[in-house]
Amino acid sequence: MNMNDQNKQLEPTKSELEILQVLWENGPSTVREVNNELSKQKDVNYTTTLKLMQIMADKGILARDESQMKHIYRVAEDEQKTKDHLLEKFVDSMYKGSASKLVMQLLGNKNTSKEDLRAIKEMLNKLEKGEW
Amino acid sequence: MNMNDQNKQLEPTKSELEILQVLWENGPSTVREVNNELSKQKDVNYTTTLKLMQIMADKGILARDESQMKHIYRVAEDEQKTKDHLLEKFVDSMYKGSASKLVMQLLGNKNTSKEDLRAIKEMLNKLEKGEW
DNA sequence: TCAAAGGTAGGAAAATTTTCGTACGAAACA
DNA sequence: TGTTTCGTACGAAAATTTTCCTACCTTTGA
Repeated sequence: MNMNDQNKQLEPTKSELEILQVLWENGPSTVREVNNELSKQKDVNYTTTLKLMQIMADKGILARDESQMKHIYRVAEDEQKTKDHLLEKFVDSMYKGSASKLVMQLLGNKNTSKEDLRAIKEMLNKLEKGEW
Repeated sequence: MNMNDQNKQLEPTKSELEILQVLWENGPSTVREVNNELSKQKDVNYTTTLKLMQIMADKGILARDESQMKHIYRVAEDEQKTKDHLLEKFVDSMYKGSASKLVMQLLGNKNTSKEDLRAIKEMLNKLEKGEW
């Protein structure tokens, strides 16, 4: 099994990303469960969510346990790896690959909380001490 | 007008974002200039770029000077404002709004350069000294 | 037992995004 | 002058993404 082959596949659409988020949050779930979550955010038909998750399974984004009638879907790829990929793409396209530019913007953003700033500083300190 | 209408303005599609990036980089440009830049990255027809930029002008994402035959397009909204919006959306959807989670992932990413780390640390130091 | 509720599968419609053909006017220039 | 090149406008095709209708099977419960 070649990990690189799977990488190209790894570009979820907007709707697919919403489903991934639910599964990242709640772990393996049935379509019904995912749809209930999505319904909190937007008006969405059950079969729409079903179809989307079937497509994602076809693409290899999701895997599913079909041993029972209510299939249970789980994310096929590691959450971190997927997020890494998406983050890298974001930094590349928005900040020409400069992570520090992104952080700078984050720090200047009024929506970044004091708590976040504290956590970031702490992280950097640990990094300096070689605790990473 | 509901909130979605407003958000739509600030939500460029994938192709539109590519064009914005060129304009952010090079400043106001003709379609030809933008298309030349895009051609470096991918195979793209001139009229495709033209059409896209016309659509963006219609949507209000771009503004243009039509006083000469070669129209000159510029980004209508402040670059920072647009990027703020996109970054916030990204943090919200990928890290549940936690900026520090994003930074943590950035620091753990092998693609983040030493230079970036240094710049981030320096930034944080300035922040601590109240130079912001 | 049988109707109702809840599940999957698949095709096709609808919506959105992207691409391009064509028409036609203005500029450049041999 | 006339032809070639370069520009815009616009409609529609093509591609992709999203939505939903319908068929049909299984489980539940009156």
